[in-house]
Amino acid sequence: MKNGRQCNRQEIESISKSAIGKSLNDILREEAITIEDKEANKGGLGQLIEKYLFGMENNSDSEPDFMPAGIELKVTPYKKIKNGKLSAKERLVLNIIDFETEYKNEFKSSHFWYKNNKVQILWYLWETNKDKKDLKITHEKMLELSNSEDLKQIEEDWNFIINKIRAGKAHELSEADTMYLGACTKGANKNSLRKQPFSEIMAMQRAFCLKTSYMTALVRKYIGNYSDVEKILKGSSQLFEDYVKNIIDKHIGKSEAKLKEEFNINSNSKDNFSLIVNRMFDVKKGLKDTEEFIKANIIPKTIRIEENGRIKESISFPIFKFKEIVNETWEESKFKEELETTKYMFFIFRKENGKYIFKGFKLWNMPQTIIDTTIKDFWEKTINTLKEGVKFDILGNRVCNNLPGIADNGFVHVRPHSTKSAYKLNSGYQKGDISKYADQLPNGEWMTKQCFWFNNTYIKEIIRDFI
DNA sequence: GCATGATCATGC
DNA sequence: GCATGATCATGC
Repeated sequence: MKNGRQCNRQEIESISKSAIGKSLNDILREEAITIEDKEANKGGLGQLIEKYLFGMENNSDSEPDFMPAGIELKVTPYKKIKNGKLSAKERLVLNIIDFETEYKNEFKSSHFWYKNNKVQILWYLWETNKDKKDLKITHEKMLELSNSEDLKQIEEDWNFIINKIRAGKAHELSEADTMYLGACTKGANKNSLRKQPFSEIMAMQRAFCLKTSYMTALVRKYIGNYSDVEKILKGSSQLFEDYVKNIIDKHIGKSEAKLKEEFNINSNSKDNFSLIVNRMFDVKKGLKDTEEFIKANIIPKTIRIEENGRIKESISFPIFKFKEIVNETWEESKFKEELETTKYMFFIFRKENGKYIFKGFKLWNMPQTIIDTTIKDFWEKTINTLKEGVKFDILGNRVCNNLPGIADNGFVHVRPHSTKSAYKLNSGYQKGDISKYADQLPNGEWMTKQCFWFNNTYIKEIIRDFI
């Protein structure tokens, strides 16, 4: 019989292996246990597995689940995405950050390390519309941070978070601040506020987590057996950003023509500049498909500054569906999640005397305070306009609308993004192939597909050091 | 010259 | 066929 919290490492590993291929219902059946719907509905799958697979009752938060083994147990989902690839469904939430005490520690003496340096992971395959009790555990892995190739980066991330607390900026923490170990919000809503030691400002309660993107990389490594993912850090023990800086420094000041010559690029296609950047890092596919960019959820973007200091183009986000987005709340919106978990790496080319010169890079994520204020207002304005009915104006061949445009707030705006334009309005106006290029609005009208964009002027602010 | 709607080009 | 990065075109 299992002995709950006292299981030693060997027992934990062998019980974990025994669970592979089984759902919670399978486990209960083997043990001839029935549980009431009430209990099944209330507890998360993780809690139920702890209880019925390991014989463990709910325990206090501050120690690892298994003591004295010092091992934490995590049951976490992954899923299949459209292109057939595997992806983590969620971030792996670890312990809540105690703003009042954790800053007094060093990394290896921290509460984070004490609780999470050994994590037994059980992965289950998440499927839509399936009872969680029937979802099957398919893989397990004992994750030991001290053996992880990412230990150095994780320590760097921990220090970044702690230093923000020490600087009295716990309220400005954002999950996208760091690479692999993040500080995610933990709590129902904005009312989950906590005190912080070096500022009077209340801060959102946050927990350490391994980011969804990082978990995706683990899923692909341990479950998907993807072996062809290229690395940026080709065996180097440097920190990611230092390594990038070293590579970039070698090319600063070179012109587009010189770089193309150096890297044997003959084409003049639209993705010329991203080709150049890929070659700098000596990767065959795109930078965005490399291990580090996937793990840290970094999107590479090439930016060109014109001679007058203007950036020609805004940057687009994925298309949203009108009827889906109006059912979201800001707190759980895709846009908020995206801004809070994505980093952007801008590679900057500036036009001087008619030639584009490479100026360097900037790794950036949107400050949390802007997300919580301006972006929230903008998002709500967009949703309200969609709910109330978009107002259209036909001007010649163009159809103007009243969604928040580039002049609305200085940061982001809504704009069409489609191969062609297409509309079918209640006024009787019709244009283009709505089945291909349009999306239906809540009131039944059809409008060319739209997405959010970063204003080009905001990007200019972000990279202003290079202008 | 810029805002903004429209469209091209590429790759999965 | 479509999403998405890149870019164009028109009118104020």
